[in-house]
Amino acid sequence: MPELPEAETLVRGLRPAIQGAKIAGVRIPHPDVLRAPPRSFGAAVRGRTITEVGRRGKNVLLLLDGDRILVVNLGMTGTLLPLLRRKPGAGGAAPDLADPRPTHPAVVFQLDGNLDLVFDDTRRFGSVECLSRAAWEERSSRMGPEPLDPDLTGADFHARLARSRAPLRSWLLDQKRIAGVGNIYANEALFLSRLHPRRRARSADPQEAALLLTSLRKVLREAIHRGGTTIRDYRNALGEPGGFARHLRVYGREGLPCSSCTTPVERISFGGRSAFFCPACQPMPSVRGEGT
DNA sequence: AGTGTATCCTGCAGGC
DNA sequence: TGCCTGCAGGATACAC
Repeated sequence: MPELPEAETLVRGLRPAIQGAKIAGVRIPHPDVLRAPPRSFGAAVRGRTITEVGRRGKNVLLLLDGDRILVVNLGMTGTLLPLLRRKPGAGGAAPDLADPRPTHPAVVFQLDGNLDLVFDDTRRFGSVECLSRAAWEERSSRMGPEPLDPDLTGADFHARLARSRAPLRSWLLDQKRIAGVGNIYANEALFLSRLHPRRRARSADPQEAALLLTSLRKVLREAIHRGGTTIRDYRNALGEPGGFARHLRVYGREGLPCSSCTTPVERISFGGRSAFFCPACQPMPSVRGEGT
């Protein structure tokens, strides 16, 4: 599921609801999403206050007092839902909190007041960890740059691409190279750049690299603006789906006409995942040895 | 270094 | 209706 725009949308919805709240207790219906024994996890978070809500790549970060950080990887189907423990008596659900009940609660943070923060994750590919600031910094340093960080220049991006023979689509999915990009936005950005998903990263010239970065930023910003993409499971902090799905240009559109030239969109598979592209707009310069 | 494959897990769509 | 297969916004480990 969730890639950068979905994590960002979630963070924006979560922030006003939980910033400043104290974690009074934790229930862990599915300890397999933790990377630590449930007992020590509980002890690490209980009694701490959520001082800030942030994001790094696809990870939602809950900064706690005492130099601890809750790192939530949403996996394919994970989300964080702030839920009232008790429904307000008369008037129905509170206006700014999710009313749908979580379907697969894995971890429930009981906040002071009347609020639970539920990590809900159908497939449980997600994870929840409580790290020291130092441990988090170390991990973050091994991730690639944020695509929306203005300090990342086209020239930097080109230099990074130039180090890899991997296909562009695989390169974009690698969190160590660039953070936050998943299969939807990788395919969309390549389409906007008119680059074939299978082109080798280091075959991109400086102009193509700059265009790819620009396109990636455009599609990420557009998706954030629309609250992310919901294919099936993704829900924001209010339990609502994102609105970007109907604006997808190639992802999931095999056989449908290209929005630019009407040629049917094709699907291929490599690296264990589907790639979608327009064979006319994104030609593979398939001279043998392309991109060496 | 890159790639194909398998793994974790659940649900859904499509074919029969 | 039921059963089967294949596929899914992620990440990792393995053998080659």
